[in-house]
Amino acid sequence: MLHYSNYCTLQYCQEMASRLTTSSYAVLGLLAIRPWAAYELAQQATRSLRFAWPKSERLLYAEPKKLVEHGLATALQESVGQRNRTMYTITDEGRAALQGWMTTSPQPPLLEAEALLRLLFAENGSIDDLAAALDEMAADAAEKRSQVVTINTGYLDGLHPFPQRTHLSVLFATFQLEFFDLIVKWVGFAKTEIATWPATGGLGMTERTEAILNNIKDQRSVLESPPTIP
Amino acid sequence: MLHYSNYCTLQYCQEMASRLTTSSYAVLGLLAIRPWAAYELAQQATRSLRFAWPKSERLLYAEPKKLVEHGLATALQESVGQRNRTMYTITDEGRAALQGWMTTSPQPPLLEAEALLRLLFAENGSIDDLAAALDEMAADAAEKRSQVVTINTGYLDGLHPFPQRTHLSVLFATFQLEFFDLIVKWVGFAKTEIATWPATGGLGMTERTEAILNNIKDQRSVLESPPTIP
DNA sequence: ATTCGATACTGCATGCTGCACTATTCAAAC
DNA sequence: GTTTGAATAGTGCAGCATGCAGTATCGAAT
Repeated sequence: MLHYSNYCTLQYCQEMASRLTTSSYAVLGLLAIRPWAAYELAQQATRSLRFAWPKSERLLYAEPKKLVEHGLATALQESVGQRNRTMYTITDEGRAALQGWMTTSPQPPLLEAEALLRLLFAENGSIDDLAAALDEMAADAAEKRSQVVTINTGYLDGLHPFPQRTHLSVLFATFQLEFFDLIVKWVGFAKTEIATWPATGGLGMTERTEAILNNIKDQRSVLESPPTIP
Repeated sequence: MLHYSNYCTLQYCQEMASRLTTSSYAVLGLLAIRPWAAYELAQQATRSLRFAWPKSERLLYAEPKKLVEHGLATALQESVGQRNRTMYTITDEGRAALQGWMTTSPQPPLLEAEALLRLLFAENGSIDDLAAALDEMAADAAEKRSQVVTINTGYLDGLHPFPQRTHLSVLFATFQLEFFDLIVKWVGFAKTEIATWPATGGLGMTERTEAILNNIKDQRSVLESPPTIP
């Protein structure tokens, strides 16, 4: 005779609620705006959170289930013709948990930029390889910048899906724009810099590098005061 | 009838060399500078790549093994007293692979910022919660900025561990500094903005928000031309 | 003599991603 | 009128990545 009284049987494991992550609260934050179907949630999170908390669609399907396990949301099966969809709604406990989370310390920002890795290891490739990597980084930023501008100017024409949230979206957008601008401008600077290099490797402390370091020492932005050495 | 002659049996899977990721090339790039022990590699990658490609120490122990499986590096067991350590050295195939990687397209940059998530969901907390989250983001950026300044001004005194690579480190540092500066400056702007809010939620299209949107529409930086409405 | 921090890793549970896959609905092109 | 393609609405699984705990040695300071 089998007992599952006090340890982790297969059944129990499957019911174990895994811990809430920042991604869980990201989804909970969306649910605080209105109820969403899992599919909508995945789309919306991808669109609206992609520049603050970029997560895979796959995860965004899993998170609401976890919220239900924790009692922070409820799931409701709806039928549209032959097809089902699951609507998720935040609970009072969910709103309380979200409020609690807002008082905690956020993790520090994390930037992952493969193009910058190419710069650090540039001596293993050509000047053109490096320039191409930087160009792609700038092109991507310029593209995203223009998307943000398009979306946000639409808000002036009343196109915000949740008008009462406009002040939040717009303040967030100011960060995105400054960030993408920085990338475009810095790539411009970096490309004029590498254009003066005879090769990618072995240069060491050039006169221009020394000039940049003196800027850094004196807390001057190199974008505003680029080195003037020929 | 089933045959497993040319497919993935359990044994075969365990010996399968898993595919090379960007992190593999990050480690390979370090090995191109000089041979390293696994522990040194983990330390060095954490220190020097943390702002371009932040990866866990755990992963940095696993990557060199993968490089050996692929023939891009060799491992040598050294004995220091009773204790072993594994030295990894890049192979010619490793240098070739790294050169090949330099010609490929980098992934677009990825930014993960929990504090910005707090801004988007600010209506679920107090003005103080939001201000605290932004302050922490700025404090973290200011701290990292000063670390970068310290390290780099040291290069003026000949403290670069690989002097021939100074031009690369310094150009990379200019990005880091501009990025951390942006965070500090933007938080300053955002905090003056939220200081005008009577509450976190329900404000929608305020006059100041409209002024910011007009800035965005006209491609003016909000940091340089903040809204002048009281 | 002991304690503390640095060196030098490994194992495991869990988190997260990418890809492949299923299946329905609707609209437009042929 | 039917085929085709895109959007809707997801699930399963392999494999990549992280955090944490644990093991053990070594050198320097108290």
